[in-house]
Order: sequence, then structure tokens, then C-alpha cells
Amino acid sequence: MTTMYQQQTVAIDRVEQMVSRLKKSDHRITPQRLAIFKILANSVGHPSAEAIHGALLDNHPTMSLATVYKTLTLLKQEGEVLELQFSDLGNRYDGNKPYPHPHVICTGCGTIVDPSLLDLDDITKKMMNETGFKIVAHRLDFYGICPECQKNG
Amino acid sequence: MTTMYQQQTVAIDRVEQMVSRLKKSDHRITPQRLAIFKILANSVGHPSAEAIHGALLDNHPTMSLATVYKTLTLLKQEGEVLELQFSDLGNRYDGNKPYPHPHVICTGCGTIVDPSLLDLDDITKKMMNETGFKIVAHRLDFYGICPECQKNG
DNA sequence: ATCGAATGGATAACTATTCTCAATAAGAAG
DNA sequence: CTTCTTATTGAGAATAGTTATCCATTCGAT
Ligand SMILES: [Mn+2]
Ligand SMILES: [Mn+2]
Ligand SMILES: [Zn+2]
Ligand SMILES: [Zn+2]
Repeated sequence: MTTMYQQQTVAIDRVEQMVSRLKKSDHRITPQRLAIFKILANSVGHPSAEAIHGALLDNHPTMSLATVYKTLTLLKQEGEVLELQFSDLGNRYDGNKPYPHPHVICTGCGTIVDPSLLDLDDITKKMMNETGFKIVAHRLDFYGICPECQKNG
Repeated sequence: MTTMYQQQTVAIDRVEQMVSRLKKSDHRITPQRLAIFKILANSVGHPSAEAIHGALLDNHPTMSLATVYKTLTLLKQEGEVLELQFSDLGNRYDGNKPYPHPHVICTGCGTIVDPSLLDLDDITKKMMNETGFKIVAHRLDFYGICPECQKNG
């Protein structure tokens, strides 16, 4: 039952987490930022900056795309959003899991899904020993064709 | 001894491989393309398009950056170069290992190194079973600080 | 040598992201 | 509640990596 309750409120928890993190770092909570937090916390896919902006225009007609970018930069700094860089698709953002985790990406339609987590700690240690790098993060993407695109040829 | 010989000639082999692949797909081998192949095969880092272009200007003063991009697009199509997309650093290219393999990237200076290979076949199968995707490639990046940047830290 | 197609070079166009700056509003202080 | 300071917003300009365009050149088959 704890689990079910957590699942229902996970989005709200994320918004609260973002708010408290920004307060701690002496940043102001504006209506624009709050609205962006909510979009990020409620998105299941991995929206682009422009997708976030588009979703906000209904309730915030004057929302600027620059504000979306600035807020994303801020959340990146504070470790509250994960940025997935794609020079072709454009960057995508995960506000629900702001820590490294694998992604499965459809090269047909651009869909990005979160599979179950993977423990790469052992591999990471091996890489540090081998290269001498101090590794703090990773990125693991799998590329393929989603079930939907497989059907549609 | 076979191993030693292969190491000495790996760069040449890569150029030959690129040449024969382009011939097979009915593309012409021009001096410009050959020069780009050589740069790719001999680079230990992971150069950007602009870095490749810069390295070529000495012996090919009229080489156009557009030609570099066109050749890279061609090599990507033919599976003879691996493109690492970075929206901040700019894209980087590996002509020596045109198949998926891990990379260790310094967030301080942008250095990218190839550690030893990793077998992700089991994990890939798990991802396919879980998501229904038909996975054909992957990308595994580790981010950290290289030994050099740690010293100058 | 001739011809049609592929390629190269120069540059314009494009696009995601960042920058600039005047106007506004958050939040602390009184 | 009002005032004050300063971070933030929004609009648009600027930037940068990449792609598209177009004509001259080159390749290579006949
Ligand atoms: Mn994710
Ligand atoms: Mn590599
Ligand atoms: Zn798809
Ligand atoms: Zn470094």
C-alpha cells in the first residue's frame, strides 16, 4: 500500500523536490518555473525543450522558450533533471529520474522509453581502474525499432 | 606475432576497408575521400568534423568543410565510422572502431578515450525482451575527470 | 575523345541553443 | 501593506554546428 501511494504521488514529490532544491540554492520559485516542473514531473516520454514549451502555452501564453531553456539549465545544475543529448533529434529531458539510467530509443519514430534500471557500478569501477578517470556519471542507450514501428513496416 | 603485425597495419587496413566498402556501393574514391579516410584511420582521439578539416588543410588547401561532412555521412551510411553525438561538444567520430563500444569522456577538457571492449549482449537481449524493441546498436559513455585534469584541478 | 553522372567547393540556409537587455515581479525588510 | 533590491522574464538577436544549394570539375564508361 505504501507502494501504491508512492506511485500516485511520485509526480508531486518530484515537483516538491525541485522546489525545495531551488529554494536551498537561493533561487526564486516563479509561476513559470513551477509550471515547467509540473510538466517535467508528469511527462512519461522524454520531452524536448520545444515540446515542454508547447505544452505550457495553453495555460501560460506568454511563456518564452528562453525561459524553458534557462530553467532546464538550472535544473541540470541542481541535478534535478537528466539531459539526453542528441544532435539530430534535439536534446531530451527526464525530470522523473534525474540520475543515470538506460534508455531504449526508436530510430524510426524517436520514442524513448525507460526500461528497468541496471547496476553498472562494477563496470564503472573497472573503467576507472583502467583509464585513471574519476567517473561520476554514465549514459547507456540502446537503439532499435519499437513494436509500433515494427508493425508499420 | 600475428597480433603485432596487425597492430602495425591496423590503420592501413581501415583505409582499405573503407575504400573497398565504398567501391562495393558504387561510390568513387577521390583524393579528398582518401585523405579523410587516412585521417580517420590514424586518429587516436575522436576528432570533430572541424578537427578533421583542419588536419587536412595542410596537404589539401582547397578541402571544403562540406566535403568532410558529406564523406562522414557516406561513411556512416556504410557503417565505416561511428558517430558520437554531443550537442555541446559537437559530434565526434571514430573511424577505427565503427561498431558500438564504450567511451570514457572527460567533462573538463573533452578528451574521449576507448577503454577495453565490453560485452553487452546479455543486457541487450534483456532490454529487447522487456521493451519489445528490436535493438541493433547501443551507446555507453562514462563521464568523469581525466588524470590530467585531476592534476590541474 | 565524348558524354552523363557523381563529386567538390563556396556559400547560403537552417535550427537548436544561448545571449542580451529592458521591463517585471519575487521575496526580504520594515 | 509598502518599499526596495535584485533575480527573472520575454522578445528577439546572435551563435554555432550541420545541411542544402548550385555550378564547375572530375570520373569513368562507352
Ligand atoms: Mn529516462
Ligand atoms: Mn571510440
Ligand atoms: Zn518507433
Ligand atoms: Zn580532462
